Amino acid sequence: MARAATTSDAFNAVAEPRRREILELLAVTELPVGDLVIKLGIEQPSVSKHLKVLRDVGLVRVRRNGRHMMYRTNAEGIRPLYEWTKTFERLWAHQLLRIKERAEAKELRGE
Amino acid sequence: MARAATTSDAFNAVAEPRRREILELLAVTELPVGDLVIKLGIEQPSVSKHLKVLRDVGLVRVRRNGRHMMYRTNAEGIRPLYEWTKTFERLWAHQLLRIKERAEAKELRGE
DNA sequence: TTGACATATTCCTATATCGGAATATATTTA
DNA sequence: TAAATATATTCCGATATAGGAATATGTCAA
Repeated sequence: MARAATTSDAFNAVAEPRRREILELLAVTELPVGDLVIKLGIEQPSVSKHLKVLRDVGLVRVRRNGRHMMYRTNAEGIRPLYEWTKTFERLWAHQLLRIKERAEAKELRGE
Repeated sequence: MARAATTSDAFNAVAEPRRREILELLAVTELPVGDLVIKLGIEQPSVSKHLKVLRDVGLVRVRRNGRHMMYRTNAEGIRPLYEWTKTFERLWAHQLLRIKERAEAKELRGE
C-alpha cells in the first residue's frame, strides 16, 4: 500500500506547504486563480491542481465570476485539525507549570 | 518531483492516521513498542517504522528500559500545527457570531 | 554462551504524488 | 464567429511511500 491520497482528508491535503499558503491567502479574501499564480510565483496548472485537492476535501469553496473562478477558504474544514492538535494542549500547560515552578524555586533560593 | 517526505515536518508526519493514533496513546503515558503493537493491532515492523518517522520529526522521545524502548509523545512538536490552525479561528468566530445574531433575530421576532 | 525476548532494518511492490509541458474547456469581447 | 483571456485537465517521469515478509540487532536470563 502507498501513502494515503492527498484528497483523503484535511490532514493529508494540508501537508503540502503550497496548499497551506493558498489557504492563508484565501482566508483573507476570495481570489481568482490568476492572483494566486502571481502571489505564489508558481505555474498556473500547479495552482489549479492544488485548488482541486483543496476543493475535494472541502477546504476551499468556489464561485464563478465571468471567466474568473473566485476561491475562498472554508475555515470549517480546518477545524478538525485544530480540535485534534488542541487535545495535546494540556501537555504544554504542564510545561508552563514546570517553568513556573522552576522560576519560583529560583526565587526562593534568592537567585 | 514527488510528495514531500513524511519526515520533512510535523504536518507530513501527522497525515498518517496510525501515527496520529500513536501520538494519542503516547500522550497519556509512555509505552514500549510491544504495547503499541497490541493496542493498534498492526505488525510490529509497521509500528517501529511509524515510530521512526515520529522520532525523525521530533514528535516522540525514547528512552531505553532494559530491552524495552519506552516511547512518549513530545507535545511541543504538535504545537506548530496548533498555531497554524489557530490562525483561522477568527473565521469560526464570525460563524458563531452569525449564528448568535440569527438566534437573537429569531428571539425578537418572537419565534 | 545460548536461547528467548524486544525492537529495528532491509527488501519488495503497488500506488500516488508533484511539477512541467502541452492541450482542452469555458467565457468574454471584437 | 474568431481571437483573447482564464482556468482545468491530461500525460509524463522521478520519487517516496505503507505494509508484508524476512532478517538483523540488542539485551536479559539461565
